[in-house]
Amino acid sequence: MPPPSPASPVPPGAGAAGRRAHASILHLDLDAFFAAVEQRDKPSLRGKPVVVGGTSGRGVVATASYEARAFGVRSAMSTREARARCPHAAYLRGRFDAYREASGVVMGILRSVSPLVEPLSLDEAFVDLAAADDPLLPDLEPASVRAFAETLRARVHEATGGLTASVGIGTSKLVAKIASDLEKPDGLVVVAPGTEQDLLRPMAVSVIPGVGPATAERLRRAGVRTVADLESLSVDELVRQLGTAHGRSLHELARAHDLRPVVAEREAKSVSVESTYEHDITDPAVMADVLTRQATGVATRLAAAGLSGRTVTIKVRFSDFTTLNRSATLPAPVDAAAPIARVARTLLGDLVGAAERDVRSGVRLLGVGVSGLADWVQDDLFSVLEPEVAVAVETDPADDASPEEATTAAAPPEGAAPEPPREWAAGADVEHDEHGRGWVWGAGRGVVTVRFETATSPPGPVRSFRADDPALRPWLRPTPLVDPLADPLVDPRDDPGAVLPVEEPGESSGDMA
DNA sequence: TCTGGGGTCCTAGGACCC
DNA sequence: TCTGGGGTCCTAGGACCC
Repeated sequence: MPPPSPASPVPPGAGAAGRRAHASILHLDLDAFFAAVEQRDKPSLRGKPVVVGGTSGRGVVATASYEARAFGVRSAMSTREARARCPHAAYLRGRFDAYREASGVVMGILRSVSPLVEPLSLDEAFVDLAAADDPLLPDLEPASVRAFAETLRARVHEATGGLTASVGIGTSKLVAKIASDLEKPDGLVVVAPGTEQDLLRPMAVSVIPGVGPATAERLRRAGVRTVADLESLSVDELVRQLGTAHGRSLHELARAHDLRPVVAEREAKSVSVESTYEHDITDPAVMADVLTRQATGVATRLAAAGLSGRTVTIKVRFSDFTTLNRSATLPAPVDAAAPIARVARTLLGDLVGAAERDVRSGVRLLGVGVSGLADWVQDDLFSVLEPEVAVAVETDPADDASPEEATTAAAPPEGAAPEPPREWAAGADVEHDEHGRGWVWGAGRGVVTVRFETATSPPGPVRSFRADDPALRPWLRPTPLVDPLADPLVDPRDDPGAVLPVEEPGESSGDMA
């Protein structure tokens, strides 16, 4: 029979409030994943130190094989330092398609075990075994889950052509995650219910996910070094030191109270592209070009995921590593390169103009992101149209290099004075025509965003439509569609100032489905 | 010639509305 | 007509994770 339902997180018989009764949460973590895939695919690398990550001057290590770790090479270390420690290692840029493929195989195996699988990245996932229905898992006793996990690890090894996974199992995400790390690589640890605190108490607080360098330092100043020390602090004290959310959460986690569920479907909240340049950029025109190209990458991924977003953010990191973000929220969602690029350039222009920092002193990183994501919203055009309404949809002559569906202005509705097609200058999010009748918010591939205004009434609401909405047809004269998906991104290798990204633009996360 | 790129979550202050 | 309070949205920054 299937094990107990996950519906009640604290089944009858749970030993203490805030804990599950069974070791039903599994955490799987592929060992040195990127490097292991490289060694699998290139036999000459087996048994040798392999470092995957940025290989240029400002690159960092994404993954080091265990052979490289023996020389002190660690994730997030600068590649420069890694080379100093282990000059004879193979230094490779990532092959993310291969990693994604291997990851997909593993996630598929996990999903065959339980519908509740929560990937944390390409190489990690939680599985809720209480939702599993597998004859190999008759109950959730420690011996059963251990035997089951061994078969699972063997399946992963077999199906991926030799990759190894470490697995931790416990009564919570916290315990499972910590456990998977204990016997890496190729390890399996089951923490029996009731023994969680024995395990955690002697450990450094930094084993708790969410306790990074800053939090660890604050806790250290409060005299906290181990989880046992952390347990001795009151909620009020922790909240005072770390804020409400973090303080309360740590107070619970220190006691191994953790009922966070395994969540299978998580929706993306933002999409972004950023790049660090080998040499600082000092020319604002070059920066604008970079932002434009990045906006195209963001738009491509938004479109691929069927998403659009209202908030455009730029990120600027100066040569001294100080980092500024500037964002603007638009009245309606955008997914096209041109409006995203235009807003990004405007935000950069504001930064330059405000002179709060002299960008000409050198910028090492630029990025563009879109958040406030939403699925397309299709409104009822006719509910907002009135006689004498003017409809306008912008084109952006400055963005001729950024193909989008360039829609020219519409003919006005029946009964209104005919107006010629209009074009608006770039650089403004809101324009109205010389008659004060047409308002423009933005238009792009896939979506048309308009605001309606009559001669006698205040501006109407902002409305978004699919560009192919038949309801729009009478009002628009679309020019031939140019598909931005067909427009190759500028290859960073063509940009002498570019750091080659580990991951190819436009192929990143956010489209895990 | 220290310090990637893709994300998530939280906080705090101000605007604005009722 | 001397002054409240809650709720929401927006912006900016920071910590953290893999």
